[in-house]
Amino acid sequence: MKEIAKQYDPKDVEERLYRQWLEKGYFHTEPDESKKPFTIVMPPPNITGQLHMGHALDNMMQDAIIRFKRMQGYAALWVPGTDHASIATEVKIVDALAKEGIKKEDLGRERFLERAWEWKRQYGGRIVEQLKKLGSSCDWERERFTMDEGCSKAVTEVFVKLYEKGLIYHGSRIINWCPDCRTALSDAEVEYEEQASHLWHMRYYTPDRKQFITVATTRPETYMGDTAVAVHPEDDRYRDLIGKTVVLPLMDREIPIVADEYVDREFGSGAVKITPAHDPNDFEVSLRHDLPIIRVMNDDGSINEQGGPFAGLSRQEAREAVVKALTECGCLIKTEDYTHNVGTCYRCHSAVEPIISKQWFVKMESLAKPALEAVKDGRTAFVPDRFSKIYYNWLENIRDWCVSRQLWWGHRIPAYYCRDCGETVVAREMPTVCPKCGGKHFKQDEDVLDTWFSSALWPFSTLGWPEKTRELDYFYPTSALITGYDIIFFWVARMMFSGLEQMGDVPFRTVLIHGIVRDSQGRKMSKSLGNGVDPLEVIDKYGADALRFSLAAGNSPGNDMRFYWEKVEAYRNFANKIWNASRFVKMHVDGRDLPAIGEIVPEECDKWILGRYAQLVESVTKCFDQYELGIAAQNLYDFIWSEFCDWYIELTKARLYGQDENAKSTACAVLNFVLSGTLKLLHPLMPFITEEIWTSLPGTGESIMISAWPKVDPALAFDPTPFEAVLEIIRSIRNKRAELNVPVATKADVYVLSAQDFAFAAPYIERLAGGKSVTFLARKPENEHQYACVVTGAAEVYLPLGELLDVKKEKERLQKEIENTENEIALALAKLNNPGFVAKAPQKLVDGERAKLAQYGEMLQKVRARLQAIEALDT
RNA sequence: GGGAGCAUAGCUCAGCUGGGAGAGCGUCUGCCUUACAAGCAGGAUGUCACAGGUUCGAGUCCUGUUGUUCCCACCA
Repeated sequence: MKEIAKQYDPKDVEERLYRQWLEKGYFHTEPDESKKPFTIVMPPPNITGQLHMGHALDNMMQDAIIRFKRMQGYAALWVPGTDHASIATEVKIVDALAKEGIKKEDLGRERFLERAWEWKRQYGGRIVEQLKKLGSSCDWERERFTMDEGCSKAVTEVFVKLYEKGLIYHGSRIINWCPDCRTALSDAEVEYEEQASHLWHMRYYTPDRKQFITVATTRPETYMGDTAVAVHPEDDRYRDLIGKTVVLPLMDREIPIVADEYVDREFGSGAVKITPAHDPNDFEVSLRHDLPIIRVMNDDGSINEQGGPFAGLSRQEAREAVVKALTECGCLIKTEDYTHNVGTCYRCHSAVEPIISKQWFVKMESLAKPALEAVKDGRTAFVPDRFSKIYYNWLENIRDWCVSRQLWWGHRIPAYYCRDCGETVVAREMPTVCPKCGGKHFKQDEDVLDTWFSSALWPFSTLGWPEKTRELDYFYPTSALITGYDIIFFWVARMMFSGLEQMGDVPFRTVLIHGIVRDSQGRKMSKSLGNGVDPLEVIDKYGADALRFSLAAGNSPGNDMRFYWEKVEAYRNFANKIWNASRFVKMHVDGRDLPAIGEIVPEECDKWILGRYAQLVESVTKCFDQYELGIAAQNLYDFIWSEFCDWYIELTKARLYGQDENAKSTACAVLNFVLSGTLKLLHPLMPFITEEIWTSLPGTGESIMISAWPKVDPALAFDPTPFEAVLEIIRSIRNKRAELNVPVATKADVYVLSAQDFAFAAPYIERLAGGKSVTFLARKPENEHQYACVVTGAAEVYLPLGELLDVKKEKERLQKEIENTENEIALALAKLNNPGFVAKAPQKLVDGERAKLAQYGEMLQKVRARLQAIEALDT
């Protein structure tokens, strides 16, 4: 027999098995009418990305579920791919260029895009290779990229269709502008952070300088763009000023004082400067009062020529200069400390500017409605359900989606402008003739689309849409989407309305939301903190299985988790435990002609483990069905370590090291059956080690990943409880021996007194409780002081003592035991004497309490008898 | 301002539809028992945040309080 290493070495196994799986084509799935489909589309990682713990968690979950479903006989498809990540990638490339001293403008659009594709070729594959290290069983033959030909076609198609339906428009609105990335952003791309700042109180005088109004602002640098001051219509302080004008200091421009309900009389001075080009609320006010809109800022955030004396300054310089200048002219009268939320760019974290700008927008109202309904009526379900509330909240308050970005890397907007008359044509391809003037020359819109526009189409674009494909027909709607709660808005909601709009059906039936992996102190892992843990390093040290299991175990759906090396180590030990248990099983099973499991005559302990195994099959299956990976992991861990290894394997040794070949065969058959079945149940979480062992066990098959998921066989689903009395006897002897400081290795005679026949258990007691010989008594032994005694529910066990019993200690111990037993009896009695309990509790429980009462009553008698006997000796 | 999560052993967390509190790590005792010292056996440690309520019965369901984390909104 081949020597097997004492320690499991994942390095030896993982790469080899993954390659085999790939070569055998196990990951590839075709539409198959004889099977039911189960589809997952992978949240596409950014091509700029490196695998991090979030990916590891996300992909472990997807892989576990897809493996489970595949084994259950579904046509299980997991579609992988990557995202071009427009803004994130562009920022990186611009940075890389900057290191070479090149600006993207110097390069020009075309050469920049060449660079970007080069980047994609270089790094796009990196993350894919890293995902493979985790064991991800994706259908790599179907790998997609958001900017590949098909996905790009889908993007154009959707844009044109929405435009034709009037759901996309081009217009000037206040948008979020990142002056550093120099692009518009959607509302979802703005992160708010609290910043300490000031509230400046500034005086605007009437032209005759006889009156003034004081406005409070956090943005003094935009005052040059003020086109009104607003007060509340019912504010008595300002009633007589409404309709008059004031002059903007240093700008010599008169602006009106208007009345608007928007103003909060309690805040600041109760008067607001209105800067329509640089504040969304002010913009709304300006529409109501027909005010001019003056933009004072350039795209880079500097003040433009509308900024009078401040033109050319950066926004920060302008703030300081304005404050200084207004202080000098006596217009700035007060500065208060003030903390407020500042919007920042989710990519570069510089403060975003609300700016009026002409952009492309998706009209959201009519799209959001069906997306809301689909979750409300259960066509798509969030797991855990609480996340549906977040989803509702967002969609119910949604504003139009700004989809144009002033970037180069991405899907160029399919809008074309006639060079002759300026007519806008939105079309799948560049038009040849202007429908308005007949002109023949067009210029395509310079902008690209929000990167989330293409990811919104992912569940159907990856399956071939807009072509009518077999895949689309068979695999759509997908079954489950698995992702973090941080992108419910960015992605999940947008896939929902896109799927409903384009496909007429939800993109997925279930949205399984998970939390984020934090560091051991509970902080978010981030580059700036340098506290990220590299999953590849973890895999290198402990193996992918240990990493996967540590991400699955001890965690409930939707909750954040902390990463601990100790935890990974614990599950590496678990893998090793399985390895060694299997080594043991193989040692006995290999080369033996095993009887079929249905043909053996099981012993009591076999029935026990078979019964427990049947329960495990049921519970693990249920857990995977409900996406409860944490509980599945816990059940598997407990069963394998505590029950299979610590108990059952030990129990079989009595037979395996005995002479009875028939008994050996029976034990081997059960060991092999339970182990191979348990490995299957564990396979979704620990794919590598389970495959490595399973294929080496007799009577298994080519690969565990394509084997059939275990089902409960009623003929083998024995009641495990009867045998537990034996376990209790063994446990109680061990306790007693530990108490007496006699190691189990030191064999001693054991005497068992019981109404039940435990003769069959003698070999187990001998082996597991250190019995030299086990004798069954018909009545209590003479000379009680020569024995230690322990009472279990089913038996009294006597252990002969080398020396005489410490009578005083034994009396104390017995008294305590009596007390404990009496307490138990009192508790049971309290319940049974409660008429409500007897009447309303399930019969099973009532019976249970009665049985307990009887058992404790019996034990009490036995313990009391023992005490009496000891006391008799004492006197 | 609105919403959500969390509060259980020294630490990190499980505890699914209510029916006598669990795991890992740590800690203490004894063991190199022929699968495994990455191991075995045994032990200690909890007013399940607080206060009410529903129920025969609450860590679990409801209400409120406190603490804490997060998300959304964005009164200049």
